[in-house]
Amino acid sequence: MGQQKIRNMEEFAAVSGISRPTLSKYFNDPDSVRRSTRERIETALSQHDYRPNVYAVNQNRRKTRNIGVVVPNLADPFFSEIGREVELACLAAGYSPILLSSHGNPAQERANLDSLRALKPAGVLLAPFGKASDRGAIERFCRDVPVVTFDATVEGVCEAFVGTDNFQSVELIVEYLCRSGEPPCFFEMKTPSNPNANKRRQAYLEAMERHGFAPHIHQVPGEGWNFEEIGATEGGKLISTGAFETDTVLCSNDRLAIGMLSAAYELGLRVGHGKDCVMRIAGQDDHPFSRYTCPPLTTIAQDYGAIANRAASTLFRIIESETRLAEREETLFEGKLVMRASA
Amino acid sequence: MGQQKIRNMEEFAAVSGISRPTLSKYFNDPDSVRRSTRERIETALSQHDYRPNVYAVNQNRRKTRNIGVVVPNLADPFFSEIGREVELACLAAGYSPILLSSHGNPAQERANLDSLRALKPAGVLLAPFGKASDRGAIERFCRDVPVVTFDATVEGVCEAFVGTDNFQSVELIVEYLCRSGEPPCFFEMKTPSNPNANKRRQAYLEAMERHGFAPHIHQVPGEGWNFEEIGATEGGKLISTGAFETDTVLCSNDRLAIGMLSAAYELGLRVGHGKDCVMRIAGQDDHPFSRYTCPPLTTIAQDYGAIANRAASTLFRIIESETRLAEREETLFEGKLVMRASA
DNA sequence: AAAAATAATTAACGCGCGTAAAATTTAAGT
DNA sequence: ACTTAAATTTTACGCGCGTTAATTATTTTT
Repeated sequence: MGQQKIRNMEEFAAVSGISRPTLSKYFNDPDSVRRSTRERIETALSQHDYRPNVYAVNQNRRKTRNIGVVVPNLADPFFSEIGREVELACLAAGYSPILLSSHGNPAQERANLDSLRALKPAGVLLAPFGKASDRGAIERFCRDVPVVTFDATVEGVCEAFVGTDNFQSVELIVEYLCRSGEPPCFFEMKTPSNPNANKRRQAYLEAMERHGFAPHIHQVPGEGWNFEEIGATEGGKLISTGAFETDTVLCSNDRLAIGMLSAAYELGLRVGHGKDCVMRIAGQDDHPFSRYTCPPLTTIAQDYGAIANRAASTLFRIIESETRLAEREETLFEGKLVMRASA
Repeated sequence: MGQQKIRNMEEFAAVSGISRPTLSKYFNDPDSVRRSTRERIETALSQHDYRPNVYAVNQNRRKTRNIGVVVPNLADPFFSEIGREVELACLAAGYSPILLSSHGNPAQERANLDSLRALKPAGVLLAPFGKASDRGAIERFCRDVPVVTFDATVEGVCEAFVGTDNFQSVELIVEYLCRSGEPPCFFEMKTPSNPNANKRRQAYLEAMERHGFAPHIHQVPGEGWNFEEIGATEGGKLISTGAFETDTVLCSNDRLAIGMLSAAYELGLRVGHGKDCVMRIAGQDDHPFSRYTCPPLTTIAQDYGAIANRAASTLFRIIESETRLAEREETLFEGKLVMRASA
């Protein structure tokens, strides 16, 4: 190390004894130069610490090695987890992830896509809001940049979608709940922005029919991303007014369930499948905090890692093949039943 | 809108009738051109949608308008919240935030600083690990880039630090606990990487002495960021073996408390300050989920917004003054007692 | 060892923009 | 209207790197 600072590739060429075009080749793909020169470059690199100017490198590229990652809300541990997995996958494949949160706001999602456009990313991994997303803006964006959506889909848009099989998941937990006690009612928000919510409702209806029980859906008002609060306030109301037809409630997602559990606790009701329990509550997603609720939440686990890795690898495939997919790919991973004490 | 795509500032100069150097001035600071020309530019802009090439713009700048934001772990809602606040402050001030998570790994923190360096940021907002951080790497980084640390400090390093006044906060809750019941024991991890933990322990000792009670500190083993699990497992052990000297436990942070609450629930112990309760548990931080625990967690709220905004504005001040601070600034915000049912 | 194939070097141009200097236009002040 | 000051235009160069074409050096093949 030491010596004077290397200011540009020209100077590094001088100290390393390698010509600039060869260095340029090396930095774009280390394997594109002869083994011996690669080694010479790398030893020089180890004692001079030069790195090409990111901005100069990308200035004339039509596409950079950046990959945009857009999630609806980083404050939701589900997305921070899956965002992390996606980031790691990008780094492992030699891309630079740029993580953006839409902060629960579809307008921000659009703004994020706009700023990404300026960064000329090689591709984008997008977890959209769904119906609340600006469909037109996303369509336009997809025309310019390869996009793989995950978690939630915008019907028919983008190269591919990777998510969870809600029908399989819901059947799994409905079957379990019916088998082990009273059949579940379904609890959700009236105007869910997330398309998974709609699929889950539909799946619930079908599963209940299949098992020969009457479905009961309870939709409560509430906006935004304060799911726990809505679960607590509105779920609490339903519990205390005896609105639920059975003693078992399947929530559209874990965060609603977490809120409802806290409401039940406030009401002095013991939740779970034990003898002294008066009701059962189940969720969906296996939120990171679900194992620490009181009682721990029975839920359906999504395979975060599988979804993230498949979404990423699908995007890489599209980028590297330089051609758009013949037709839209949909990959759905199965959920796993996580049995805990709440149901 | 419409017409053909504008490829560069030259072409935009042609269609807008403004010379390129003036356009360049405008894009660097819209207020630096005459009002009338600014309006002409903006109407042209509204019907041609041209944006300067980010990479070309930054290529020759010694400093960009980017601001790096590095947090230890985005999966922790505390940091995703405060990260969000910081991002907003940056955008409002006309900077571009780049959010990076160190994923609970000090080596990643160092890697994040390295990649930030390549982006020539105007400044960096860093929430370090503390003792676990690579002090040398951070010092070196601070020599090249203005850095304001927040949440946790690396003693003596960087331009400024913004955080919570742990001594004031802990006094507040210790006073409350002593006044309203038995004096608290203190529960924490044996090897906390976060310097706040050490300050909090110290503050606990001092507060107990001030109030004339004997302090009791319980340190449990455990690594990493699975605070809830450690709180549940190790805290549960302490509870069930009757290790706590009093019926009141002050946890070093909310996530440990959340874990301990779940352990208490498992043990069938009612927590809170009601008549039928056998123990009290309190936390620190006012974690977003703390109001939905069972029972809701009594805790000390940090002023996320104030910390984020002060950290950001301090950094902007340093950047815009173009001079390093005469001496290191420390700003500590007071915590607020949040009384809920758990203590 | 000569021929063929592969890799590296030299020389040179362009990308989109920042920026400086000199010339020119526009606005402000009296 | 005339002087000054301020803003804009013209002209021109440079930044750090990608990239290409022609040349030279190195390795592989037979």
